[in-house]
Amino acid sequence: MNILIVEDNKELAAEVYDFLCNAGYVCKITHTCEDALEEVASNDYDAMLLDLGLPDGDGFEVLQAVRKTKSKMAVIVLTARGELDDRINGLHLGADDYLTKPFALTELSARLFAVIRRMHGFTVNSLSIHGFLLQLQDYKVSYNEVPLSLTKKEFDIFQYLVLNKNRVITRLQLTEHIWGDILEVNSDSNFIDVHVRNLRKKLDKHRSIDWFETVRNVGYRISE
Amino acid sequence: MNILIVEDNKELAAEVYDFLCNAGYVCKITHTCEDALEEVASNDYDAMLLDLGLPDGDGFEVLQAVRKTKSKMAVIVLTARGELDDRINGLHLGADDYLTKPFALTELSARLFAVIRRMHGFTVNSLSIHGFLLQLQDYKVSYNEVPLSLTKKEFDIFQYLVLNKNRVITRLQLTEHIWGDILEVNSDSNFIDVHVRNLRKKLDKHRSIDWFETVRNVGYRISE
DNA sequence: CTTCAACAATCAAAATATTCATAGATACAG
DNA sequence: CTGTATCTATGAATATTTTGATTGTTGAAG
Repeated sequence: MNILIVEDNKELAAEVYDFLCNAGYVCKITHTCEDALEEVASNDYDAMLLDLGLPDGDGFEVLQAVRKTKSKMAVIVLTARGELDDRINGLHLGADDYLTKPFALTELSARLFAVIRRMHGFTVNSLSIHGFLLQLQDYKVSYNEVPLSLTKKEFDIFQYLVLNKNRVITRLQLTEHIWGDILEVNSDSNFIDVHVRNLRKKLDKHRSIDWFETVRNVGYRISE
Repeated sequence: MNILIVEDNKELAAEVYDFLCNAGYVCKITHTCEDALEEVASNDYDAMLLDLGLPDGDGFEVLQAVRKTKSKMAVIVLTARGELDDRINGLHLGADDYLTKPFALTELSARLFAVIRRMHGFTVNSLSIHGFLLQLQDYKVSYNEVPLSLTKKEFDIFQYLVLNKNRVITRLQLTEHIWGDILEVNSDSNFIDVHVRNLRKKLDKHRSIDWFETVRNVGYRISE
């Protein structure tokens, strides 16, 4: 999974870079339109994160150029700019999604995943960590080729934590992500804890536990 | 729940009118900008469905005028027009949602519901049919004041069928609406049937069945 | 070093959802 | 009319999710 990050703010670019690398993507940063166009021409990226306000031109130019090559690359526009007009133009020109700065990295991760998935069917179809392989298509997990059976919720939680590995994910984030809008902030329950517990129990048989931490007062984290 | 339909195509207007009336809304049709403005000034509507191409002016004028009165009315623009530019302007001026013609009436129903809900909290908070009262906030159902306990899925199915009463809803529609994107077209199962069955059993104690039909080869329908 | 309060883990029970196998109903061909 | 294929209903088994009560942990205040 190759991602091109086109963003002149180096701090932000680096932050996104780290995050996406951690999430298992192979990333490359460019800071200008020119470099971006060159990268796109010479390499085969699955997705591009495109800032609009670049020093040597408007990001839209890059977007247009990319679309002309009828490449299957997904493009997510990252914009701090004035809002809707840009959005429209962008969608018109073929951006697949938008994120307005500032954005949460987990949000970026989710959008990126969705967009790539939409793009070429199922390119991101598995995640692996510490010997476990998650096949996202069919909700299967295995540990060194040996399948183990997780329930859907357990799988969802595992996947989300792996997708955001090295980051602490709060119970609220998990709830929102996995249960969607369903429940009216019913967070007086401990069902997350219970699912996590059951998940851990199943993973534990296959030696794990130390990289699947509970962060007190915050949530859970799976580290690489 | 009062809805103003502003649409010069009388056939379409009538169709939408019928549908929304069936869905429990109180509706009124106007065919021109002028009438629309008059209606809006003299009555208190919860939402307006606004066609853009009106004979005596652009629907946007109506939208602008409405927004100047800082009314809490939700506005959904119905447009057959050229697309994005209109959309932008519309969202800019304060439309709450858009539908491009042609659209499915069930889609309209869903958007309308969402928009009104967003607007003033929970205006559409209950549905009633044949003595049953569905309270959408807290997933409660009662039959002539006597509460009965449906599970979440049962409630969802009941609600969706009632929301689309007098129309046949296919199993696929139900699946997509209630399970969302969750399952990868897993329609080899009969879980809808089972839930419908259990739902019926619970409703049946309180005399019903005849207005809750199975439409062979298509799906289910609840009629008024 | 205790004690307390907040947080998390655990277990078992209850509620819910889903699957599966089978029976019933309906339409259509012959 | 009868047989057959297709669709739907049903009941029971199984799996999953959620709740609730209880116990263990941790960190801060005294």
